[in-house]
Amino acid sequence: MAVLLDKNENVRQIILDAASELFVAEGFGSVSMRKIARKIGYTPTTIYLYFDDKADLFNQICEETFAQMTRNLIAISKLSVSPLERLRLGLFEYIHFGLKHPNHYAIVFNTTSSPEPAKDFQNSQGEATFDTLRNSVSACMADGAVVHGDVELTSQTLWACIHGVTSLLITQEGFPFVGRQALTESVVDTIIAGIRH
Amino acid sequence: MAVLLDKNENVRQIILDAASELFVAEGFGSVSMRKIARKIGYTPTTIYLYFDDKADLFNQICEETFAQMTRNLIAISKLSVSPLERLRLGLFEYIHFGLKHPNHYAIVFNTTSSPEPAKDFQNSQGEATFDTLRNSVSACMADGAVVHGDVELTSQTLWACIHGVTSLLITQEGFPFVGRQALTESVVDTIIAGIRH
DNA sequence: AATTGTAACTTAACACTGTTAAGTGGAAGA
DNA sequence: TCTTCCACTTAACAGTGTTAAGTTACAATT
Repeated sequence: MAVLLDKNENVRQIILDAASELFVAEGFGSVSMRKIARKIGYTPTTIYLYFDDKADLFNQICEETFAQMTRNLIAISKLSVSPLERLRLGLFEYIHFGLKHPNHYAIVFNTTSSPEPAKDFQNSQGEATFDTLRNSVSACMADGAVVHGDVELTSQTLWACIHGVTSLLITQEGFPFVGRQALTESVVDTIIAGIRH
Repeated sequence: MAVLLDKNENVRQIILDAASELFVAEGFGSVSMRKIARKIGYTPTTIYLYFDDKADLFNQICEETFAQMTRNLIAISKLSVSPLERLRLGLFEYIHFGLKHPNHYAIVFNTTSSPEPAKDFQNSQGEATFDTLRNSVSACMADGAVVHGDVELTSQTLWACIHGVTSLLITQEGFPFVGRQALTESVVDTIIAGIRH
C-alpha cells in the first residue's frame, strides 16, 4: 500500500519513472530491484522506503496506466453516437490499449494472485474500468440495440472475449495470427452480433 | 529439447512425476529445481542431465497434458452429432480442460516467450490442438450451420474468446464472476450465435 | 586380473534474486 | 549544545537457476 505520501514525493516519482521505463523495455521478470536502484543511483533498500515490495511497486505503475485506459473509455462513453457504437468503440479501445501496454496488461491479467483472493486489481482501478463496460452494455439494452438480458452476465461475457484476443496476441507472439487488426475486428464483430439476438 | 531417450528413462519419469506433482500443487513460480531434487532424493544437478533447464522441464509436463486435451477433442470430433454440436462440445471441452489444469494452462498461455518467436508451444502440441478446432469450424461451414467464410479467421476468433474465459477465470480468482458455468455457457452461446449470421 | 571407459550422479561454486535488521550522517528543533 | 529524526546505506539472510569439475561404480576390453 505504501501510504507515505508526506515523504519525499520526488524520490518516489523518480523510482516510479525508472521502474516504469525498465519495465516497459524488459518486462516484469527481467527487472530487479537492484537494477532499478542502480539506474537512479540509490541502494535497493531505498525503494522499500517508498514501496512495500516489488509487487506493490509494479501494481502502482499498472494502476496509473489503467487509470488512463478508464479515462479513455469514459471519453468514448460520452461521444454522441449510438449506444451500440459506443460499446463497439469501447471494446476496441480496451484491446488496443492492452496491446499498446503489453507488459502492464500481462502483469495485471496474466498473473495469478496466489494467496489473497480479492485485494489485487479489481478493488481499485479494475472496478472503474469494468463499470464503463457495464454502463455501456446497460445503455445498449435500454436502447434496444441489444436484447434485454442480464447486464452483468453480458458484460462479463464481452470482457472475457476481448481479454482473450488481447492476451493471446500478447503472449503467443509466435503464432501465425491472421493479423492483429483483422482478428480484433472479427472478435468484436462476432460478439456484438452474438449479443444482438 | 533433451533428447536423451536412451538414458535411464526411469529417473527421467521420476523427475517428471515429482515436478508435475509439485507444479500442480504450488504453481511454476513456487517450485524450484532444488525442491524437486529434494523430493526425489537427488541433487539439483541431476535434473539437468535429463532436461535443458526449468522451462524445458515444465514445457514437457505441459505438452503431455495438452496431448491429453487433443485426444479428448479428437474423440469429440468423432461423435455422431451435428457439426455445430461437435463444435460446441469442443469449445466446452477446451475451457473445462483449461480450468481443470490451471497451472498447465497458465504456463502455456500466460507466459510471453521473450527471446524466441516461434519455437515454444505452437510447434508441438499446440498445432494439433488448434487443428481440431479448424476442422470443426470447416465442417460447420460445409454443413451450412455456420455462414461460409474464412475458416482460419473464424477459428482464431473462437479460440481467442474461449481462451479469454479460461484465462480470466484462472487468473482473476478474486473477481465476482457471475459463475463459472454460467459465464462459460454465455461465452460459448454468444460466439456461436455470432458466427451464425 | 588389471586397466580403461563411461554412465550417473555429486560437490562446490557463480552470479544473481527479493528482502530486512541494524547502522550512519546530517539537518532541524529544543 | 544536545537530541531527535529523516533519508539513506551496509551487510547480510535465504533463497534462485545454472554449470564446471570431480567422484564413484560398474561394464567392457586388454
